[in-house]
Amino acid sequence: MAHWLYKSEPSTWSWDDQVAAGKKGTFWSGVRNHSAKLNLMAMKKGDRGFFYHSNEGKAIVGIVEVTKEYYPDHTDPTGKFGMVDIRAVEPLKRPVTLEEIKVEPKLKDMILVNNSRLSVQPVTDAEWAIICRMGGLKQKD
DNA sequence: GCCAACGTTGGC
DNA sequence: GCCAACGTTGGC
Repeated sequence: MAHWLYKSEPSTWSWDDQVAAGKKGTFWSGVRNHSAKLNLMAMKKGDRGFFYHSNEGKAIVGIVEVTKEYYPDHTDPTGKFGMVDIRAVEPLKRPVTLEEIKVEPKLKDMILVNNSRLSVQPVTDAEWAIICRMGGLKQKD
């Protein structure tokens, strides 16, 4: 199963908001970037990803799961972009901060570190396992 | 089709 | 609040 990372500014849409959206989840709209779009299109129902707070907190705070695969984003006037639905699965026992990620040599190739502007990113299995451990979780798939 | 100018994102 | 990095736009 593939893994992903979703970035959001907490002032716009936070982990708490995602949790409040419930088990059914909610759409992840607003992607207006082709690299991010390709990632969204590659997602399968049940794929899990990290939920990252940018700007404020700058940390991975929880795990989410895709509940609906790629479909058109009605908020996009051009009709070029789409979105998926995601739901909150569980919080990390302990947030994993950007600072910690940068310090860990095994995570230095993460897109989060090298291309911080990409809002939806793939995460490798190795990176997934390391961050789950750092976050105080047994490894999940 | 190139590239300069501009807007946005996000770390610091 | 600043500014670097990146993507997009638009003139040529």
